[in-house]
Amino acid sequence: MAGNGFSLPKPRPSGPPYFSRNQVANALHQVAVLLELQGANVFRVRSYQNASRMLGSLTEDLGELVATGRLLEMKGIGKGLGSALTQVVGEGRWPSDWIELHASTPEGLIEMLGIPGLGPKRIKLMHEELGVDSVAALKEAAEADKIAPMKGFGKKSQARMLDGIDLLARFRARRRLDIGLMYGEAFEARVSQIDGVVKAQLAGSARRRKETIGDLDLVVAVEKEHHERVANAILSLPGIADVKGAGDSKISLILDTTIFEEGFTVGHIDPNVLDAIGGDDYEQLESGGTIDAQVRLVPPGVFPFTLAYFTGSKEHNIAMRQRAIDRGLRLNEFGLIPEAKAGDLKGMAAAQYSLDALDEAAIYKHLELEWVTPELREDTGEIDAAQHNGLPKLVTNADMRGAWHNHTTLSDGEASLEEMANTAQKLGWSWLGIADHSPTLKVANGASADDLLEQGATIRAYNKAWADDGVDFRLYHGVESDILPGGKLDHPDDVLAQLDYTVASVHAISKWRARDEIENTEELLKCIDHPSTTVLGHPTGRILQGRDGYEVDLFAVLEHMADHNNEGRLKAVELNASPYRLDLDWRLCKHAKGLGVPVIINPDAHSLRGLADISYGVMAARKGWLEAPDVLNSLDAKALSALL
DNA sequence: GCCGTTTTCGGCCCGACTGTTTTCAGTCG
Repeated sequence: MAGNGFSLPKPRPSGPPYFSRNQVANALHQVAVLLELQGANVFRVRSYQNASRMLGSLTEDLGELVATGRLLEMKGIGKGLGSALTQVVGEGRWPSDWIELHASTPEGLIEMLGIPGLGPKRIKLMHEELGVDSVAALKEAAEADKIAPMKGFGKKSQARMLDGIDLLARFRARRRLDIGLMYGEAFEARVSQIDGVVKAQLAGSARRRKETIGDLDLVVAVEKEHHERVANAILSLPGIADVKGAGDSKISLILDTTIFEEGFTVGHIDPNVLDAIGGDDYEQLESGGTIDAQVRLVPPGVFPFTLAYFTGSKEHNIAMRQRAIDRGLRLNEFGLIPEAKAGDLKGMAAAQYSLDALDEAAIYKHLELEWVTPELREDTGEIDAAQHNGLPKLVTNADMRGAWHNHTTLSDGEASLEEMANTAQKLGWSWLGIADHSPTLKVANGASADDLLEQGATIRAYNKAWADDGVDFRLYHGVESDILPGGKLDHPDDVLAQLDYTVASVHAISKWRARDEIENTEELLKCIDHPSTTVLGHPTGRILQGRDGYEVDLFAVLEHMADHNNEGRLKAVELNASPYRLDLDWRLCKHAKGLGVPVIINPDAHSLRGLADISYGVMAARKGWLEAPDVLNSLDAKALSALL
């Protein structure tokens, strides 16, 4: 999120703290990558990575932690990193060896890490022996047949590198959750239908509902005697663009869009978003896209262990494995095995002594834990909660009674007010909010004050008619106002005062991205103070796989919103449910909840189909530990109106 | 570089696959 380039940021002039938490976490990650490329001790590298991750998930103020010396008490921060970070945050100076690392590592080496199958060791070797310092130089060397003769390399690895470079150029990104789930569910369905498959289930980041998916993991339960036949059947399914590897228990594939029986189309994208993800070339790219998939074939008795293992996350697994070790057990994808019985046996051979588990819940129970829903498996406190009966009762789609941020043909929506209201009723909602764009956003046909007020009159007429007919449904009238310079809103106060609510959102993204965190944060705080501001829309402006959000201290923003709420003024933060955004990030939902800031999940629908996007927002909200009372969507119209 | 109710050294999660070897290193998840 913070800092796009691979370099150490400059200190802010007003420090200390001279750097934000994100900047420091990012710098630590970069140092870890650079150390790897230098061939440093892997455990040293890991300690930088651990520290980066720890800081990244921290909700406390880093400046405070340094000033009070509590940073040094944090797990993962020892003598070395402790004094380095104290200097960084307190004095605004990066350690000289970090600066030296950056200076001595060509940027091309970092780019090369993106090539599948190429890691730091071989990149380092090729750099030292052949002077290869970029993807372009690697391509040249491979085409000139200079790689294959090197010790430890060969014809095949050289060819794989060229393939990898090709792949990197064609498609380097992860896929959004909605796309990943479409592929994943289609693949799961096809494999499930193969004769001899007892069960096939999607695992990995798709099952955990991460906002983007690197590759798909499919765990398949098969009796041993059908193993080979099923493996062959999988390899001959439609939709397989390439087979990267096929071993006894693991098949590695690349899927393409021919896996979809009914073709592949992308829904309506608003122009602002389309622009950020590559404009008109986008649809072609999307429909020609691919996704990697790993398939694991296991005997049915082992299935729950394999499913849990490949659902991850890696961090959750490490914590679970450590918990097993503490109890004299070995946890892996084959079982939960008493160390005393397993002895020197490895893998499947040791698994014969595994404790039984019919499902994942049994595994957690063996480790004295409640079953943890996959969305929460990120090692952000779920294991502790599962131990103490403290897991949240997560919000579901069924809790959704309405949403506030939706567009109609008055601005850039595809559907009319009437059509939107009808569809919301069909979804079983009891209310719907309309918030069309404000005049400044010309690209989205922002509506004038007159048109907006006329829309309000129409809405009141509908509400009256429904009330007279005893229909349990109502519309709310709002606006999505641009946040203008100085944190001002885009309509006169007397116009805004006639609305039910205002969603305030940043759209002049390039301007906001050009400014620093402090200025942006101040503008947002001012805007939140405006009496009409009810909801902060898509709080960072990020477009997944498109552009990073602008720099902003959302912790400070949320705390400011909490102050207002404590004094009885409703200030809610939006979780924009569009799969292109999912903004508020799930990592911050728990923080909003802790502060008592209400979250509203908004589909930001620009079409009838767009209303259904709310389900992606629910996925993100669940991942962020939110329960029904934490989201305004769960309120009935009466309770919601009372809040307003 | 971090950590410690087997503490100041010697560990650090664990296994599969690939390509290069002829017992293993690198990479990946």
